[in-house]
Amino acid sequence: MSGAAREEKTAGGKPQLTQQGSIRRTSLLDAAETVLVAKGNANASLRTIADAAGVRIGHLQHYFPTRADLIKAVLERALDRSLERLADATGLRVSPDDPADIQSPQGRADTADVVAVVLAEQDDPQMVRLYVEVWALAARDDEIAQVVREFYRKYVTHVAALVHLNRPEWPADLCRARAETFVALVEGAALLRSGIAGTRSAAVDAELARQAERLLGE
Amino acid sequence: MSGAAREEKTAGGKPQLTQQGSIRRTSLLDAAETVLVAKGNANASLRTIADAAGVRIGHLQHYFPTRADLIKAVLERALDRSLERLADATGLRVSPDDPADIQSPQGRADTADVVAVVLAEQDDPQMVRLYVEVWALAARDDEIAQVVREFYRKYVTHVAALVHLNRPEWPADLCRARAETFVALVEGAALLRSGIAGTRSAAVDAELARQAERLLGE
DNA sequence: TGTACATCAGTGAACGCGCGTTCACTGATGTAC
DNA sequence: TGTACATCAGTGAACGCGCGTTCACTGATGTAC
Repeated sequence: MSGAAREEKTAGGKPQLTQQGSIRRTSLLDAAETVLVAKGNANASLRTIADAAGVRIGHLQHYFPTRADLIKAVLERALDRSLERLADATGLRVSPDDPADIQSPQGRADTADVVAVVLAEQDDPQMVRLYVEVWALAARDDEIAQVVREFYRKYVTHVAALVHLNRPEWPADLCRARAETFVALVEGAALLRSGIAGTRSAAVDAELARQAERLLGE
Repeated sequence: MSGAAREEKTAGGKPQLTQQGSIRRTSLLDAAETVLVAKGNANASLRTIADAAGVRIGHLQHYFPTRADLIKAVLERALDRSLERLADATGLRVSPDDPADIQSPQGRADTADVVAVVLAEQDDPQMVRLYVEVWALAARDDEIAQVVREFYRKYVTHVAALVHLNRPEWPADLCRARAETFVALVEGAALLRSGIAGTRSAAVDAELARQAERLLGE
């Protein structure tokens, strides 16, 4: 562990993390995410999370001064991961602001594949639970809401880029409207396919995929 | 207040309600719903609800022995109301089990109107918050989940009946798949239009409505 | 019509519990010279 | 290479608080005869 690995002192009063500390921070986030998904926000107490991580409760505060800090960090990381998965599925690198600013290393993405990947992600009930938790928190907490809206903004932009690739002749407005409609369909489908509001069925899944692909301009 | 108004003694040990008691029960549900929507499940304590209703906390228990009973009653009533509004919008009376068993007093319903009404319902942010709360609760509580799934089952059946009226030649499976896709789109749209995951825009709303109408067979 | 009784409506105090946060502390690691 | 010091990693006990639930109670209303 060389001294150069030490992070620079920043302006904020936050404690600096050693390499080991950074690993520990990650493992605390892992534990918190596991508990949050399994028990929901209401039952994910610091004690439960600390237990899951194998540390004392006071130690959590060393990395995350308040519970809100911890939960926010968990959600930010999880949403970032979702964006990464989407980018992997499309094979596109899109500027978070401009859907026309696309770098597409593997050429045109396969729309049907993308839809399949997005729907497959919902087959993990814990993933859907995490999303439902995110929505409920965002509905009450402004700081969380900001993070969530930023996530969906990037998500929609990325999908709009995909639509743009499928239908270069469409105006940007339509691409964005299609993308937003696609995201609405997919997020609603999560509820109806996960056991929360309904259960999956092959017939409905097929129709869902058909309509989702249509929205993307396929 | 005549004696005949008194309800019959049932098998269960529940206290019987006088006419006045039944009114009070309703007003407690009103207060609980208001607080639940405004503050979320986590912050809707019995004390807050009792305050809002202008009664002492112990009195709540006279009507709802546990907090879970109260919350469940609030959600059941709210979801029933949503189904009523849908039925008003379509003008149909549909058997909750069979989409083909339709009584349509006013003849064929106007699909565009139905879509407009459903989307307009989402313009009330508190309504969307209630739904998000419902989803989050259903994800953790089996009893609530049962109520929620039953609601969506009836909802989808009703929409399927509408599709069936629009496209009598379509097989029942397709009508149901279309209905379920429609409901997914609408519920997802609630998130993206309410400020939770995004904000409304006229352009996206127009596209959303177009696609929703298409799904209904228009 | 009057009285005794059962049930409903509503109060108010107290309970035990789990919560997030605070704080003083010890040991480990890295840094400066 | 060695020592003194600063910072990070992690502990453990205690705090005040709001929570849902319990319970004994009073007053109001309806019922039976």
